[in-house]
Amino acid sequence: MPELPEVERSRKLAERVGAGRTITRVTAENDDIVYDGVTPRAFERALRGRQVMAARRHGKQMWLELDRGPHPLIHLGMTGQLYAPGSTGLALESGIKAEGWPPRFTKLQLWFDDGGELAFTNARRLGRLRLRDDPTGEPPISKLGFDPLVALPRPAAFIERARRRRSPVKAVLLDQSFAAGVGNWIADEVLYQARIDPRRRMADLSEAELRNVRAKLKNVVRQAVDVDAENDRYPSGWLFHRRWGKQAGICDAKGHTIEHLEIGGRTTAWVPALQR
DNA sequence: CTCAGTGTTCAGTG
DNA sequence: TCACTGAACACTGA
Repeated sequence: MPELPEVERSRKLAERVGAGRTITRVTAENDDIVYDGVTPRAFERALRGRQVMAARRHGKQMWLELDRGPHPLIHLGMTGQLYAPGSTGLALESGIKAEGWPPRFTKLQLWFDDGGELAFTNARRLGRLRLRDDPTGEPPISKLGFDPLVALPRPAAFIERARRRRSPVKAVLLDQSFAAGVGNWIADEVLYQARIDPRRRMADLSEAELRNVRAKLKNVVRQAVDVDAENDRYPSGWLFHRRWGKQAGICDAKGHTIEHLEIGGRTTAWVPALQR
């Protein structure tokens, strides 16, 4: 479930469990896809015995800041999750659930000196675990755009960036070098609330429309983070609750028909009656 | 059996 | 160089 709010939830979990503690034991599963540029054994060596200073996040990337580098980067991919014993995780759209401990599909497990534990799962192996000496100064994080939760540009700067982009507004919102952390459902939610046709070219939007997109982006991300990415607690009027599945005749909260398009290779849910 | 999918990367094109 | 597009990646659950 990983867009910005879900990753922020994972970051908070890692902070709560790990910050100030020392990693006493590490098990990294043998997986040469999820471990990117580092062997599982080297990953274990880098973490064992280290103290966690903080858990940080930029967009969908999160990392543990250790007392000395290299530092582990965690990207959840489409199906990755972070768990602590007893934590519920989040119900995945795909229905993958974790039960027992460690959970199914665990790729990395950490033990701390106070008895705490963390497990990173990744069923479909599109997530990545990496080591970086300078997490924010080198790729992938150095290539990311602004984080809309903590570094949303002021309207003038937002408009200037947007005006340089010729792609459909939906594709630009999904571009991590524009806004880091926005994924498919947030992009659709923002455009639905801003009443913008997702196919329109970003640079063609009026100043008022761009201000509106910015404001809705800020609100959607803020509200989702405020309820800890628990889907059931998102406002009832959000498209989020009704966008899934492509059955004919699905409607938004006010009865407007939801339609589906493919933009930028992703399914886009939108309401033609409202979005212009 | 087939296919969609809350994501990223990379080759190819203009 | 840059912006952009589409395909590839991987694999579970429906």
